[in-house]
Amino acid sequence: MTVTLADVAKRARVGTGTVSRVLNGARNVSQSTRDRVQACILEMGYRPNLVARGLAASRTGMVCALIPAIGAPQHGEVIQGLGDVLHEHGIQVMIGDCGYQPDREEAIVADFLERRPDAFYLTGVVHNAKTRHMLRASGIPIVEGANLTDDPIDCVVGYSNHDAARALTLLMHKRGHRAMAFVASTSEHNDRIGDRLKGYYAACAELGWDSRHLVLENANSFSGGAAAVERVLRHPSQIDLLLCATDVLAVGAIFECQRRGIDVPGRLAIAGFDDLPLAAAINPGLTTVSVDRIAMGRVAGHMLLQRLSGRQGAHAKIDVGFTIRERASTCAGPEA
Amino acid sequence: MTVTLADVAKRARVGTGTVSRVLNGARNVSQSTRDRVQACILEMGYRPNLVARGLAASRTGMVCALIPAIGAPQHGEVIQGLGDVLHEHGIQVMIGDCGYQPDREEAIVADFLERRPDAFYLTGVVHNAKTRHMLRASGIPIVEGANLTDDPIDCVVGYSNHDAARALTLLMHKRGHRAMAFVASTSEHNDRIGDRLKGYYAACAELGWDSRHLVLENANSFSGGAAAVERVLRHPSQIDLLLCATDVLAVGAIFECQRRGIDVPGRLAIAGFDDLPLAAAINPGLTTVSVDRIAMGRVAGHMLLQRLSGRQGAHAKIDVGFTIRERASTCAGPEA
DNA sequence: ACAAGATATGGAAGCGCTTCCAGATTGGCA
DNA sequence: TGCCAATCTGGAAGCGCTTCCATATCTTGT
Repeated sequence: MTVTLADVAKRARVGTGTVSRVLNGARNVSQSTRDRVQACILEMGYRPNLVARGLAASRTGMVCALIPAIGAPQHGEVIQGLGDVLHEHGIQVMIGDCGYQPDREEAIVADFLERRPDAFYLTGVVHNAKTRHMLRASGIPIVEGANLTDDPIDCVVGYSNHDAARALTLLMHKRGHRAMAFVASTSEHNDRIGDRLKGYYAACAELGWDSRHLVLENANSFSGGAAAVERVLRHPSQIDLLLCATDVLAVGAIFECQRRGIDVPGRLAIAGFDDLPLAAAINPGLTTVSVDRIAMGRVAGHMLLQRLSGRQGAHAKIDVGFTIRERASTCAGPEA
Repeated sequence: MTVTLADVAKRARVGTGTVSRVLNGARNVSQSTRDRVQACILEMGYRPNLVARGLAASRTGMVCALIPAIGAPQHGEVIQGLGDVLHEHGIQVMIGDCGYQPDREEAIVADFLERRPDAFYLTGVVHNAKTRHMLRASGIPIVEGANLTDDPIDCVVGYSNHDAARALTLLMHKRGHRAMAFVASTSEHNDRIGDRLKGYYAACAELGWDSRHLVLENANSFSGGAAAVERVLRHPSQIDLLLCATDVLAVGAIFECQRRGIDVPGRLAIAGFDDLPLAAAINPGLTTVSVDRIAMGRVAGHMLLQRLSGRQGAHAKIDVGFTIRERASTCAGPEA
């Protein structure tokens, strides 16, 4: 039926080991033999069976990547960077969608491990105990991404969501905003959102705003952002800046202001987080925190390759940093 | 090191075949044996190696899905539906991102086939000859999605992009719009966009608008939509409706109108295609074509399962239909 | 009680590859 | 010329599972 390595060996009048060596680029094969084998491979249209290779070599050439939502552009970009790097080394990425649910993540990790991937990429740095244990026990390289932690399962590449939120809050204060509200998205198990909120609290503490700050929680959707505006406007103290934990919330908030005829940033300024393409396109442009997610994915890919080749030990930690993009949705401030 | 099926067999004092039968739910195993084996599996923490199973059974329990852009919410939804159905049957989905490039698609198909997936899902119905040949030769079930065709590789599930665009155009005519322009996104190899344009042409022909229609082509981005507005406004004949091949273009167009102070739909009406969450959130709400993509993915999943179980022959074709969502970005028309 | 079918089970063969070891060939150097 | 090291090559063993066949055990009908 399908042509196997043994068929190629027979036709080229060599042993199966030799064909295998040619395929894997081992250099101790004479040029003449190599050419003959290559010719047979072409003539016969031979395509290796990676399942068999995986079993024999206990290397599958597969890396599993878990993201909380397929179809979210942020995570797509990370996967793109990761894939770009890994594909060059013949490694395919298998994506799992764990929908912000630790239980689901655990189930997917368990399933994926049965396929014997060479490595794992996880979004976020908080995972349940069983997940951590399974991954540790598997002994394969793990990279956690999109945030930072001092206690990674293995390696971590990302940026400090905490520091970014803190920096954004302080910058907004410098620009003259004094009465802020923070909208977090409903997500008990999203460490990035959690850290953003903590960063906001940290900045508030530094500014001496002990607990007078308003914190809302809404679904991470356009309508969640709209609902936040409603609540902010009702609030007794005149709030002048709405800090949103995601761009989606922020954009929803801007739309709601448009509907209500509320001037942004004149009456209410709005800032987001993620720098989606939408943030630059909307009117007014959305002030937000930007991270080069494709680069982050690439770094994750390189880390995994290093770990797989043994050239890199565990517990590496890389901070890819962040940039605050100031646009027209917040005030330019006194000095600008 | 890791515990294998043979280890379980030894401990349970049965043959390897029996353990395999227990694992795969074959019913000709006595209850007592079954219980004993199950107990050993739990005690030893045995996890099957799906790579070995794949080799032995020549069923890997993997389905490959190719989408043109990971991170695009439309395709994410399809994959979600597909995955939901397949996961229930222990099948994992491996995603490939072919970035609207037929060559890349061909390369990915070639790579993926080496992993011996049980089936394939492809986005779109146009693929190059080598891709079609490889897939046909592989003999596994193939489902093409997101459009319809009379010449599928195997099966197809989707809706007629052509008919949807035609219906939208005719409806807009009925609503009183008389001078339209169509913006296609730059994409020589995107059959969905191509068919939408053809559908527009078909409607124009029916309305007797022979070739007076303006057709633009811009990158599929917010700024591409903005650029289209610029060109439409410059056009000598006063165009009253901009039909966009995607919601992204349409939203970019609306933003540009906001910037220029152009009334939508008063001066220029705008319609899109895809019904992204953004379409309902923006002001004014965007008239667009809606398809239940999650359901489409689920149907694709069921089709593949049917094909895999042999209960369904090749060449099935399922039309999941579409809905036109009229919102405030186009005129309500005389009778509304 | 006994034949004939139904049901349960062990174990060998084999899936298509990698890898290791042993043997064959070559070349360099004294 | 002879010997050792370096280089190349064939083929067996084995990766962890499924599946088939042969055997053993249990039913049931008469």
